[in-house]
Amino acid sequence: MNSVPIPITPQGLQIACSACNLRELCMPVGLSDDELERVDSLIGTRRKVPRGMPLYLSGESFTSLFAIRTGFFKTEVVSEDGREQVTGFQMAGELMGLDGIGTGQHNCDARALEDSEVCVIPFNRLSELSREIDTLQHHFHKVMSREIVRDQAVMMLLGTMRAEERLAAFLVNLSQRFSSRGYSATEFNLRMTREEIGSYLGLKLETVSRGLSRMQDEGLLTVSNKNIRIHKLDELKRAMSPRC
Amino acid sequence: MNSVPIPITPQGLQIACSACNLRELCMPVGLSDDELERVDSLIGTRRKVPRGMPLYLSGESFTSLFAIRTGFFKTEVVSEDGREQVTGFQMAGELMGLDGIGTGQHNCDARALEDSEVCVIPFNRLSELSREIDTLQHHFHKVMSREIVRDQAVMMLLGTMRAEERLAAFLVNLSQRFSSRGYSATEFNLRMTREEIGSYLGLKLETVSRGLSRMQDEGLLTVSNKNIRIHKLDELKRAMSPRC
DNA sequence: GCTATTCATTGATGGCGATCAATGCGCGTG
DNA sequence: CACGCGCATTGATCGCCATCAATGAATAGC
Repeated sequence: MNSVPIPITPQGLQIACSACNLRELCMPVGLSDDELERVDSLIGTRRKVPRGMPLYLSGESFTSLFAIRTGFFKTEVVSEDGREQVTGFQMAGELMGLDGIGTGQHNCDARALEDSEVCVIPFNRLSELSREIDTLQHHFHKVMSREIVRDQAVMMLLGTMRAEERLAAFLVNLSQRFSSRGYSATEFNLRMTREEIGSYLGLKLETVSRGLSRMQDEGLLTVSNKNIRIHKLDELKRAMSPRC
Repeated sequence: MNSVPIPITPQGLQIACSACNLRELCMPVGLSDDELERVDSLIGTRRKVPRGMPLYLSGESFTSLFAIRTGFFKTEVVSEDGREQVTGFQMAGELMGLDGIGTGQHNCDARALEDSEVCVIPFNRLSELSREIDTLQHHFHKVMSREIVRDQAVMMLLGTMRAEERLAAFLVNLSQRFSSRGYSATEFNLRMTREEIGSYLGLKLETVSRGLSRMQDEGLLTVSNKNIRIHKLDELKRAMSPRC
């Protein structure tokens, strides 16, 4: 469970960024052919991460960012006194590792929740290239900024919402992200356990379970283990607000 | 209370970054004289923000970052359904506005908690210059990354800590930041109300008040309105952890 | 296919912090 | 100085969610 995954880079299977179907998610738009080629060259290797394995661990030295090609991750911070907090769930097209730039060390654990593959982006290469291509520079800054905004939204959730509101917000967020990747907005499989959801939402796993059951009773959705079918997405969205 | 503060830039009082006593806080180290001069030229203007006035509001278009020269700010996000969440308190040497890069619009309100002055850093100038000076580029990336790490620490606080632990963490954090600016680590004045502290910590103002009173009863500190005198900083640090 | 283990559900109970409420204090204003 | 208002403190009560506990279902490993 704690061993380091083996980097695998099957050369024959390399897919250039310019040809990647996640292009709109992790690359800037409006690059010239020349620039595209240079951004392609950024991706040193790919790396497969089997389910349960860490992509990186807190304290490891930071050298690269990671763009998820396939799969699903969680990031988790552990405090000095042993408390664990899931800080996010990441899916295809999203970037991981930004927290390591500041100190040169990763500041959280990133673990695959299903067999996954990431593109390894050496950070000093990205820095160089973003000095030459302003579109890339700006894109990178936007990505970091959006991460900050996302974190602020989580603070709002943890600071002001009640249990079922948090749960509704969580499901709606997942729904939107699946939807924007071409998957169903109303039916999907949770990759994480109730406990991981609870950690992310500042709740205990029993509360998560009860919340889902309650929503099912109310006809908002159907839960069958990790499978979620949302019947009333609009009502679920309303359930994010108090007193409905 | 809601009018826009008047930008004031008394030319005679300009202080170059290279001569600013906050240099170590907001500037990279190891710049050449030439580079220093160019970074100096980044700061377009200064702006005074009287207590209670906004530096920027959510939705306003983003053009500049702001480095605090003097004073104290809070940042606050307001959700669609009207919930308010204080996302941070900022003091001299800290940078504000990073959340606006992603969308081109500010995503939170920044309000002065005391009469303050900020350095206005036009973002496109910063982008240009950081393409030319790698030290500056790297410094900027570090600052953004540290903001993400800070936000993760707040998530941990909101997600896992009980009321008094949160309060202790808050006070210890303030203490450290005052200390690193040359002020006392053990006596300082809170610039924010109990309600603002509560919003930041995910608590009600009564809970904040009770927590402070309790800590006073235990001899950890003395509270007199906004004045805090910490008597046992080490015990306060221990109070951040459960079951002491 | 069977067993072990993790994961999820549901119930009963309790405690922490929210809520409601009243009083007191400090500060800016007239 | 008196007044009003925002801010803070403290008490009493309530409710949401944590905790403790037991059962059941699903998954992995042999």
